[in-house]
Amino acid sequence: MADPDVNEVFEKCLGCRYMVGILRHIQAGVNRPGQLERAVDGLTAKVLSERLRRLVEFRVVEKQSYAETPPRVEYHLTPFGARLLEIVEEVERLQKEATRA
Amino acid sequence: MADPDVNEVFEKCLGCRYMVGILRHIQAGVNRPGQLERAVDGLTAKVLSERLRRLVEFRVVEKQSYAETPPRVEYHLTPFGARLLEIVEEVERLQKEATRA
DNA sequence: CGGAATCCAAGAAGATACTG
DNA sequence: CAGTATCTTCTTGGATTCCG
Repeated sequence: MADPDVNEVFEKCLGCRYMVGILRHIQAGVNRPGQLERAVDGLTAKVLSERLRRLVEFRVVEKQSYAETPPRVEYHLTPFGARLLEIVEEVERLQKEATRA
Repeated sequence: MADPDVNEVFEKCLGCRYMVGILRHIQAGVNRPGQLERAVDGLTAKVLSERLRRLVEFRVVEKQSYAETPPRVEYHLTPFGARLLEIVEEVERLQKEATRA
């Protein structure tokens, strides 16, 4: 990114529909588009590819293409993406605490 | 919240336009709607009140009304909200690191 | 299979006017 | 000053189709 603005990570990445679900599946080893599409409820191929492009743009995931037939593509978390996921977990914990209280 | 879903915090709170800006101003002591509206560039009264309602709903901020004339209202971070802001800071740090790398 | 293009429906946001 | 209601505009997401 040219202008690393924290607002953008939230508005254009984490805040978009399906994003947290997609990321968690990637984290769990669901790395191919077709699998992600089936794994995340309601998610369509078009929206998924938009999300993945956005995640690559923000350096949250990295794309790997293999010159095979049929073509295979995999997405993996970057170190930044991995930290981001930890933070999502942290928010989830905070939320549960706050709810219990 | 009845159903504390971490997706919702991102999609309906942090991921919305102006949200991070609004929260940071509240954190910095800009607690009244009128002041927030002037402080956050491009933000209108209508959108601001939507955001504030959402933040109250998610227990990120608390609303305090004073029976004065003219009426005065203040919004303050809850403990959960304060932790959330710390996390925003953390993401910002990570982002800068990732950019430097 | 992965992904881009198109078209349409749904939701978010901007502008304005109005009430307590 | 704070907040709601209405209307319009723009952006996002959903369904389908086509290409490499």
